[in-house]
Amino acid sequence: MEYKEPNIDPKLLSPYDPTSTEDRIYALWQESGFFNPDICIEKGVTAPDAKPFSIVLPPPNVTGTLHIGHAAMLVIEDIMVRFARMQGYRTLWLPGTDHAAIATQSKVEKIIEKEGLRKNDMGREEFLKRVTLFAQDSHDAIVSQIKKMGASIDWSREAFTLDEKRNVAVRTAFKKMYDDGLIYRGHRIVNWDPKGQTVISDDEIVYKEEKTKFYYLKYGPFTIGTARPETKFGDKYVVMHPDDTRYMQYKHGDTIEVEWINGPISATIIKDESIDMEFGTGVMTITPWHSAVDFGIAERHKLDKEQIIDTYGKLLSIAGEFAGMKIKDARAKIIEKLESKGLVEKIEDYTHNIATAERTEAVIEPQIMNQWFINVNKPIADRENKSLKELMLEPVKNGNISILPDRFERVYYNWVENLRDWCISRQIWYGHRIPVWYKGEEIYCGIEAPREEGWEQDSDTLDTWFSSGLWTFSTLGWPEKTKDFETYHPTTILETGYDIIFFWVARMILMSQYLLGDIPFKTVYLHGLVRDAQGRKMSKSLGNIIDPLDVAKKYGADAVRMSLIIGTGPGNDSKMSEDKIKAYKNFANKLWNITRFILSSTEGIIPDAKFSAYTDADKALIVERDEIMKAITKEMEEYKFYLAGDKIYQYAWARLADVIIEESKPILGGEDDYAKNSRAQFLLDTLAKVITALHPFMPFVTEELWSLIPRKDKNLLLVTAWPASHS
RNA sequence: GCGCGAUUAGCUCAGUUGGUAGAGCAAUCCGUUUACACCGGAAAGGUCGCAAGUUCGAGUCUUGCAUCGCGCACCA
Repeated sequence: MEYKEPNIDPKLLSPYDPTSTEDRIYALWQESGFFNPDICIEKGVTAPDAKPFSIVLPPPNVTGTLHIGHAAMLVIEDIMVRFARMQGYRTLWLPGTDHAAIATQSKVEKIIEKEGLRKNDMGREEFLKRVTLFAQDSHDAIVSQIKKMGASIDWSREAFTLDEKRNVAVRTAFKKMYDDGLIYRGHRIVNWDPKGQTVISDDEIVYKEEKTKFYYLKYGPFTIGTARPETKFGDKYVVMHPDDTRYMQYKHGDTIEVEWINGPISATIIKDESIDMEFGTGVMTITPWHSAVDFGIAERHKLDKEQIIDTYGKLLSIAGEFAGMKIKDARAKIIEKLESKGLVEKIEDYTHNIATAERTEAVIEPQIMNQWFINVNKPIADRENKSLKELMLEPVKNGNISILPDRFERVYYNWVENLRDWCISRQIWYGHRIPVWYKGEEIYCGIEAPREEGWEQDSDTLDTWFSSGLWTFSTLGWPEKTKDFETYHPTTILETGYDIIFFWVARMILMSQYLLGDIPFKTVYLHGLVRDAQGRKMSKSLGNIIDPLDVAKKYGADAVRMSLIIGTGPGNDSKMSEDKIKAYKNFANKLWNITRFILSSTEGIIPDAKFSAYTDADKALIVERDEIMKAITKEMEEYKFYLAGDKIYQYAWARLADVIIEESKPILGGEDDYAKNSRAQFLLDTLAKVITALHPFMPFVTEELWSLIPRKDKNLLLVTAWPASHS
């Protein structure tokens, strides 16, 4: 018998090779323009009146490269986007990056430090040039990584939180809030980072456990407790609870003379209900300049406030002989002196949590400073006199925004309800300059700088989350009334990590509700952290970091995508291992071989969508397959990608390959032409459907296979219709 | 302190209004001249954290407890 060369692409004869395929496929997609919804409509693959589906990419910080958590985010979003596009929606996924003010600036500071440079010697302009270069490099690396992962994102609309358009949005938003009296400048107690030399918000604080000493000191007739004797120099108020029977003989406002660190002082008795009678002796002295709680007491009773510690963490002249010393060094010396004066009653071991700065890890020193704040409690006239807090709560409470998993809704309420005014000014150089100018006593806030001479702009920049809060609409052209804004806002879904629900999700709701009177998105899908195989956080020090690019190179991006999605429900952390990736690399090859078998054993048969002469056995297989497709569609629509992905994997491998194909061998090699034709049509049809349903999960290998299977239309799989109807 | 989550096979996890426990990976045994060894087949592996309750029936619902993890707050 004469050997006949199979009439299939020779590519299929060797195992699937992702590395030689993926870049080529991505280029093909980009050339097609189909990532851009306008082009989809122009070329007729999306109906002109199709419903929009829009999502913004949570902009990665330009502080370096993407980690595996970013990869997971890209995969989840790309699955949503590809699924929506295949279902016929007018689908927009909008990319961008975040300037991440403090994070990026401190990164560059560290780099130039190694070169022996300091930012203050370079000057603001020179330093910012350097940061911009660094940001550009990071940006380029990030963009290429996003492409490697296969993200079907519309590059023609790319944005940056610090570019010119976003700057206009920021200034516009600031001005409106300023004019409405929501943004104000005032002397408040703030979180000062002595290392970063800037104020940070409450959310940028990380509490760390510290073992220290607790000192009981004699203060006139009282014993006071403190962990921070170095702040006690100026303490001239002694506070106790009004109901504390132990101190009934002292009346609010009484003064007593006490011998203190640097000599006698006159102390005033203050009665305040915030005092915990159970704690220590129930008596304390206060340091309003360096404690938020003490500040509150001082405000209530209109007490004097005095600064003890400067912005570098050194004691001021009020400390007398200790002036100029660092807190750490001063503490022991002060206790020594107090002991010599017989004022120390006892010292206990003490464990408490201290506030540190998220970025610099420095211990926060509360300070009273003149900073810019957003008032979250003030009623807003053109928002039915609701406050920002109320505007943030409303859409989640009434269901206009739903959060997945829904338990995070309660976390959100709890946070918003306890929210204090948001400190938005930062003493760093990299970021949006505050659009306020000063001339003597005059203040001017405007979108543009004042024309006249002699005005000087505020030197502070804005909290990076101020610009991120505008992201869902600043990226669509706001404040201009663009077509994009009208079409795609509010966005369909926001997909991000649960760790930034407060930083970002809440701020977007705030900004959108206030500036637009509308929600920024309808659904929030929160993903968890990607951990290592043992469930540990990935970190440099543990050496357990999995670089998405490395593993994508080794096993293919499709395999990495599958391993990031299977077993990962919303809100839960997931575990990642190379073994898991390897399993899905094998699956890509399995698909490859399934295709090879079906094509080579159905030679000469043209797939016919209208074919109906199926055998009863094949009819049953069709029913089974279509039910699975329907179930998968339902799970996709419920955002249960981990279930849908696994289901299609199971069907392709355990059912189609292991059972149906094996059973088909005798039929296809047999004499019964009726059964043969029927089975061949079934296999070709099922192959196409499986590949299509897998496309959101494994876009590269499926697109490649799509190009190899015989069919009439020549469209990319990217824009091919989803193989099951809406559930 | 307040709140949340997890606890199912060695590992990672499913288990959709309660109806006799599932998958992948790993490990074991068998199998290699036509789709695939990046494979196939077989067998093995669980008193579903513990205790009580509701029920004809609980991995699933209720309560309590334990362990692990997380978030928020923080007191001098």
